[in-house]
Amino acid sequence: MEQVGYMSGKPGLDAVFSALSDPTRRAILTKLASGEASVNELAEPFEMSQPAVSKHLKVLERAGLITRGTDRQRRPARLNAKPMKEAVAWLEEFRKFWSSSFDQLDNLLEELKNTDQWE
Amino acid sequence: MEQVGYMSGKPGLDAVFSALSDPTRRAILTKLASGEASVNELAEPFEMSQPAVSKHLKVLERAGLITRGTDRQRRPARLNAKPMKEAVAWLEEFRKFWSSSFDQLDNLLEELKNTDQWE
DNA sequence: GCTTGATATAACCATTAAGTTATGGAACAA
DNA sequence: TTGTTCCATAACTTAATGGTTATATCAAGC
Repeated sequence: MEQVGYMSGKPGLDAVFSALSDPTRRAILTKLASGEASVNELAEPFEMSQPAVSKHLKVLERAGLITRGTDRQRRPARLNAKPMKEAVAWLEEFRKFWSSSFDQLDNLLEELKNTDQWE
Repeated sequence: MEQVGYMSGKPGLDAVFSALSDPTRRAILTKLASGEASVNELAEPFEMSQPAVSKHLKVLERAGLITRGTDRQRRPARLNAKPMKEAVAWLEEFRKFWSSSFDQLDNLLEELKNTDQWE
């Protein structure tokens, strides 16, 4: 068991990608990109109850993508994009890895092209 | 209803982010980055049954991240990173809207945006 | 103290997800 | 033909998601 090195236990990454997989949550993040907002402000554009939005906010909070403040009886949500960096970093790592295997393929093709065994 | 412009119906994006939210599937993609592989080859490193891996492959296929071939009785999976471009595009769009305190994320995204490895 | 407004929590429901074991079927190998 | 290998599918279990309504909490204003 263990499978160390293959199954990277990256719960943060799981949570971030998972949070981003819902259109409502992406819309919430987009809205928050232009400034903090209260639950009701966030709920208003959606055909959705306030508790539903509160749940989405909790998901985003667990993923670290937002933080909650306190302003009188409001709990404004504020963006925190740092965790997205993890996601972008994974994509970047992946691209590099893929790209390098492409390079290998390129080399192989280069060899094949320059060999004379075809003639 | 409709909520045009706010709730963008982007099922592809949903599927891609959702597919990436599972560590097993990310590991599978990483493995496939170095070349196509059969179901059993993919299943071997995991403590997981073959049907479970088949299910993961189906999820990846629905997201468009892999394609399946046929080679004798094998059904090799092959990477297709194009849909990841959607994800990168969303992140890039998001960064534009925000642009503040995104610090070095800018650089990473810049790299990701300008690469053609996704197609 | 009472009411109102903003949010959280509880209880519930339906759907999907992720795993299992068991079975089926197609393609090879003998 | 008879296995054997590779994979898919079915049926099932358990748990998580995403939504609802109803209720609780808690600060603010009267």
